[in-house]
Amino acid sequence: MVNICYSLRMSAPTLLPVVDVGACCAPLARDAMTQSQADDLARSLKAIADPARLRLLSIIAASEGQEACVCDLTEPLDIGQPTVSHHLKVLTDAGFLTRSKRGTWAYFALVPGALDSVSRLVASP
Amino acid sequence: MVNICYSLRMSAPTLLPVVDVGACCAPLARDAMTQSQADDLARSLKAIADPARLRLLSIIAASEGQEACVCDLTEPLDIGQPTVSHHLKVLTDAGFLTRSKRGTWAYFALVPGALDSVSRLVASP
DNA sequence: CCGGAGCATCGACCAGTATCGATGGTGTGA
DNA sequence: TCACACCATCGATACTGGTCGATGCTCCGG
Repeated sequence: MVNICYSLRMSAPTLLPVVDVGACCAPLARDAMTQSQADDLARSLKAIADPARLRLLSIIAASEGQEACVCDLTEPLDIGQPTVSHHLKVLTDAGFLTRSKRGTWAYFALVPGALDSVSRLVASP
Repeated sequence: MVNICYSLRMSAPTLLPVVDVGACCAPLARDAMTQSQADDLARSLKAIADPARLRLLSIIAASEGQEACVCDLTEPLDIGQPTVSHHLKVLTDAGFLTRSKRGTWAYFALVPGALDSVSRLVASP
């Protein structure tokens, strides 16, 4: 699982692979974080700090092959399809999911290690 | 991977010790979360999904005895004192910090294990 | 070629919240 | 007792973000 330290700083006000924030080092509890470190980690955390998105991740994680199509996700949560689509986009942009279209269906799969990455940044060294 | 449990269901619509959400078990990736589990975890995550609050936690964690007084926190972040006070309240209400007043000063200290608790819920089993 | 199913995007509405200045409360030291 | 330092609370403002209905796009089957 990765490990570049602050690999990004790629000039980007960027979206996307927000995960890998610190990837290897400097968890929350060691020496004060810099502003941009805090910004990056906060962006990742905001992406999963929502009940609907947590349930989506949870359902996908529990699915076979850790992937599921939108049609399987719209019903368990009782929220509209556009809303589900929106949440999936947020999670994908944040680097927690990947999207692959097969036929008419869009399948979303967990990015291995992405959640663990964030988890490690929050935990004690 | 496993680990179901859903220990709490302690009747509480409660505020405060939001942490301890699942305390022991049921990380994100096992069998779909219930709505209230998702709500609780999301509440905890929202509390730390903010750059200012992450920096506050970080500074406190790096301080001697893992505690610091407000006066030491107002300057490093360049935000107003009322705002710092607000963020500290949010973190305290969420169970990540404790507040103890000594003389004129208010000291905030990390709650041992609180961050790790959330971290464990996000990580893979 | 056409109709429909599966998703994504758009525009709008509303709730939540981050921030600030002003103010109040409470200790400490003169 | 008084003035001041430290901190919390309040009211107001502006912004972010979740949700929905309507619409557009693409692929499939007839």
